[in-house]
Amino acid sequence: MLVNELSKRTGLSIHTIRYYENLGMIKGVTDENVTSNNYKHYDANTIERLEIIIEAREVGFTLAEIKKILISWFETTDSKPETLELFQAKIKEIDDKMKYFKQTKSLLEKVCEKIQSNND
Amino acid sequence: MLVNELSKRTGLSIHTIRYYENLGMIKGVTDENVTSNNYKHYDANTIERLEIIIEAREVGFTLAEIKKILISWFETTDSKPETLELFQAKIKEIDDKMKYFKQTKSLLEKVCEKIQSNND
DNA sequence: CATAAGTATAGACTATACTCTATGCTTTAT
DNA sequence: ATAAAGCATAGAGTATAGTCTATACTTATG
Repeated sequence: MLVNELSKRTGLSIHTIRYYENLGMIKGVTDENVTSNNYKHYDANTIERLEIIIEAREVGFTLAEIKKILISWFETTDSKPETLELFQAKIKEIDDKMKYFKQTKSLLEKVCEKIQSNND
Repeated sequence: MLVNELSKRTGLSIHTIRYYENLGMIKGVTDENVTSNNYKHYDANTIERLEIIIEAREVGFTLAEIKKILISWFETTDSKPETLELFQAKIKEIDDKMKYFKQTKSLLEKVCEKIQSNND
């Protein structure tokens, strides 16, 4: 599929997709049989990658961090203890953030209650 | 307390604290009895506010959104239905994000397993 | 009492993540 | 065949959230 279809399937803008491609997070390939253009074709793996990007950026990871996740997940046979430690640290970060989530949610619920009680 | 102590108690840099103050998220008061300087004094409420800011920014809320939360929580007697709806939407956002968190955590755990299995 | 440390304000600078514009070429539709 | 739509690249512009520097005044310390 070309960038337009990729955009429709992921909900990301074409600009954003190209931005991610420039960062090396996804990669389209040009058809060698076609010499008249250099249109890039994307496959199902690209969609998977973009879905991971969308999830992980919601979590607050930077694109640089997400790129490492993608490499470890799709490309690498890396078994360096540093890499393992990196991701274990990220898992811990997520757990920590969960705590903030619960606190913020609880605060927001109290704010809602307060607003509703102001209505009396 | 002055800005230096506030910084130490919250872990935020003095620059960041002043940045938040410029945005109107906290407010120090100058002692009227002292005319020689315009040093600002901060109270326990400021610490509470900064702790809320720290929590909510971890959740991914923008400072503009957090400012609204602070106003609704500390200042306002607002009972406008729009305000209530705004925060109910934010609560929903948190719940949605939780989903992404679980997915990303699960992916990271799989990445860790993969790295460990590469070690065999 | 000199000097180091602290405070305030303004403005410049940086990083991240887009988002948009310009240009030029290619493909599709009428 | 011509116009509209799509694709690629490069680079400019924007928004958010800091972060740092310069300047000037004040307070605290040896």
